Amino acid sequence: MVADTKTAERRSSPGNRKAPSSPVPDDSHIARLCVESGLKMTGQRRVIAHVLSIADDHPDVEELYRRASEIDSRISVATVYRTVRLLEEKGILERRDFGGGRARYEASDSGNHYHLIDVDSGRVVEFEDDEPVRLLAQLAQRLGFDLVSHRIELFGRRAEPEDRKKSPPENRNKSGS
Amino acid sequence: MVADTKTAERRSSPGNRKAPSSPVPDDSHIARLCVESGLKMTGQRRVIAHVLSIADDHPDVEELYRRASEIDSRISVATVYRTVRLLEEKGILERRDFGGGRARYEASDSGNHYHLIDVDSGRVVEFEDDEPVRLLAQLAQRLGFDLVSHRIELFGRRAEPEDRKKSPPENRNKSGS
DNA sequence: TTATGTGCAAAAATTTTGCACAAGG
DNA sequence: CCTTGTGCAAAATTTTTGCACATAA
Repeated sequence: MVADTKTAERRSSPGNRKAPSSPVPDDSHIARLCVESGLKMTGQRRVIAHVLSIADDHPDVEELYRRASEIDSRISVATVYRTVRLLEEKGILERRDFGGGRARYEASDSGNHYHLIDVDSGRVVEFEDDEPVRLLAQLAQRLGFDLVSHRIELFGRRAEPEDRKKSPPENRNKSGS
Repeated sequence: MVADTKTAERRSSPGNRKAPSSPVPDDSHIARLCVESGLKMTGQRRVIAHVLSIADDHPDVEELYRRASEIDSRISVATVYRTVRLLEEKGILERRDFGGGRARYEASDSGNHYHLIDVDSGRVVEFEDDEPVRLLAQLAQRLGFDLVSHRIELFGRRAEPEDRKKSPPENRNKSGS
């Protein structure tokens, strides 16, 4: 099991609800896409859309909830769940599974990049390169399909300069997240 | 909600437990890999390994449990969960997420194949080709990682020879067998 | 014999929902 | 208005675990 066992403190503490304190732009990138998709832009959605727009990682629902709550505590986890599901259906968000039990999200239009997950630490490294996708698209084409999107997750382990390509990797000390 | 809402009948009915009726080979492909990984080959594991070896689809735990129980009812879901987790850690199995909430599994060495999901029908088409993975492995290597496994899911749409490239992708259709 | 594995049921953890109320267009 | 969204808490699902007993090596 990956060292992703954070015990996420339970929900928000009651009694400190507040309206948007930080300036939430009325038209974050994601928010714009929502409108285009014909969704009602409620205060909650605007905040969640904003949070998603400025995120440069792959937050899970609990994390999104935390970030959104920080801006406007009048948001519930249920809404976050409902929102990401909706946005995924609309094709605005993409769901990822990096292991660790929770679904994680990122904006769909973040380019042709791949996620390389360190199986020991759980850390996620991203990198770009059009070639692999180009190849895959070509193969799909050959089967009569136009590639619409893709989900590519690679699992790797830090390679040691010397001792390479010998005995199958066995136990390695897992480092923290 | 998609038609993936199979309500998996609850666990096994008590009172009809039986020992392996069908001939479970002592050395299915997966079983062999287990031994190589230094795992004890218990009766349960042998059955589960067998089931996995002959599966040509991507069963989830509940389904594996059903198939295994059919052969030897002295197996519990807990063991199936423990086993797939173990085999995944050993790199013998790979976990897939085709949407639908449950993790699905397939043998790791089923070749370098990809899953192309038809976004309109949800149908899954598989195809092989080593090149893309070779490329990705190379890129990972450059970042200092040995590629351990990968999960590549492509979403495509049947290409029509003429009428192509009009409206953007709309309806996303998850799940599929 | 002894470290491992397993069944069972209870517990966790994550996600979904029913319902009454709120709010966008 | 009236459809759509939301909070809350309860429910549903999927996965993990504690413990006493079983079993492979």
